[in-house]
Amino acid sequence: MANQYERISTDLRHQITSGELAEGDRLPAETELAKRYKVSVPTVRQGVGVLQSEGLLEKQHGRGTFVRRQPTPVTRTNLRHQWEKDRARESESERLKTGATEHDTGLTVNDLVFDAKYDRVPASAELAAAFDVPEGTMLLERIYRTRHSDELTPFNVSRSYLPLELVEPNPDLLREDLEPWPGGTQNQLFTLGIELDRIVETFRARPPTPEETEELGLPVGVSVVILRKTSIDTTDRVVEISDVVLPGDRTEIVYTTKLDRW
Amino acid sequence: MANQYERISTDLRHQITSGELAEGDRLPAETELAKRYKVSVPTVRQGVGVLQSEGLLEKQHGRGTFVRRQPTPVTRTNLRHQWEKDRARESESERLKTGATEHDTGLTVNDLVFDAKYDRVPASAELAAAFDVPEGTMLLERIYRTRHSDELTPFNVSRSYLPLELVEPNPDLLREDLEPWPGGTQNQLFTLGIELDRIVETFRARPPTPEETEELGLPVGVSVVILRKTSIDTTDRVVEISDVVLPGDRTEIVYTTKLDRW
DNA sequence: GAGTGGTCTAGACCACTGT
DNA sequence: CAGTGGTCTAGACCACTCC
Repeated sequence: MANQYERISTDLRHQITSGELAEGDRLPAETELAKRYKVSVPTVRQGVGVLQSEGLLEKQHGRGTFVRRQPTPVTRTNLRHQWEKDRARESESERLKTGATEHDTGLTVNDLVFDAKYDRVPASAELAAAFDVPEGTMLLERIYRTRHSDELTPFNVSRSYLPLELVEPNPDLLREDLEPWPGGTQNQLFTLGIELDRIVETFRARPPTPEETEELGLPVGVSVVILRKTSIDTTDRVVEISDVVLPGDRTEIVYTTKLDRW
Repeated sequence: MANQYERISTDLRHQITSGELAEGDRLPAETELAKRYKVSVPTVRQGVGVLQSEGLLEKQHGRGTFVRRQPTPVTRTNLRHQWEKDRARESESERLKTGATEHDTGLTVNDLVFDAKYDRVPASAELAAAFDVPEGTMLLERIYRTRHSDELTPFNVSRSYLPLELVEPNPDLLREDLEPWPGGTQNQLFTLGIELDRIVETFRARPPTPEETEELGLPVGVSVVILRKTSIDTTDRVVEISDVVLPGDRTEIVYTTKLDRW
């Protein structure tokens, strides 16, 4: 190995993958590692930084450097959409039982804390194009934050947009205090006489912005998954767009494509 | 701003997002930036490192630090599966015209360089579970690397697995020199009398391993998207598993879910 | 208060790129 | 060759955590 810091990072990586260092274990202090590898402290920090960006180590100021626990991912499937559609016409008592997030995570309502903020915003050029409406058309913006009740940071932040004109016939849909709405968006649309035909989801992974790092409490090296859900009704009209930011290391997405028979 | 390096990174970030520094522009040398911000060179490097991990800057040893060009993503849709299935029974001349990768990227066959390696491997515990066969069952492993003809590093690496017993009836399927096979895997399966019922794809984003960084030529801060495609035939049997590693910054995935009518 | 990581300095020397 | 980033040192002082 040519470099000192790579010598350190490959050695520590082997210790982790071999199990010599287990998940949650604390590493020796940086001064101690410097003595052990016969290098200066900044060089140790450089080597540790490599493993931090690989998601193998996590530093905690004042406490130490720890082998990171690989988080168990939350699975999100496209079966949820049909499941939600089937529920949209159920009775309120039936719809109250559970929501799509609980459906995905297997958690009950009590484990989740939910926060909704409603606002009216003019459509940006990009959203206007997606809705096929003039730029500046008023939209209902709804920002949702979902987190586990025993954690501080949300595990997802989502922004949903609906043309204001579309939802105005039902004033209840403008009230954020009625969230969480039993049966979700598809039931809300049902109250407007709207039936969905299909849902198009696009997504990408990219490094987080500083705001996202803070908001989601992301460790170094974890990227975010950006998911845009576009809901299209039976008249081929885009009725809702929802942008979700998910922590890349805790998210698994599963899609089933059913094929036509020969 | 409390820290010097954050002062530098936020200032440079503003210059980039405001357009004052355009894509491809070279930054002043680190010594020059140190003078300008009245800090030491390592502090400049720390600030630049932040933007590097956000994918905004790219360092090139001996040349300078540049504002990174945001790559145009390759889109991969689930419509390709039905498209491939429809083609699987076409004549060879029809199938020769184009492949699924070209379908996604919009490139012609001449722009793409394709490399296939076949091997026989025993099933790992994990693959055996996915195929529902005993551990150690022999599998045909096929490793594909696809790259643009004018670039050195592949833009994806994929590993495909098929139970060896399944493909042996057609010896041509064991010959890597017949790649690229016109019509792809679904046509290969068709020669065995196998029809696919559905395809389940799961994917996740995570930081790359050192090997992946090297193989895909990934810049700092870019994560990889891991996609596992499981093909299930009309008898509910898993017939192929394909693992693809994609550069997160160049990949966009689009899935359409068609909903049943009320 | 002891121990940890976080920020920062002011250099030295090496490796790579271009002319 | 000059100019660039890459590696590394040997410290100083600050901020956080836990006892």
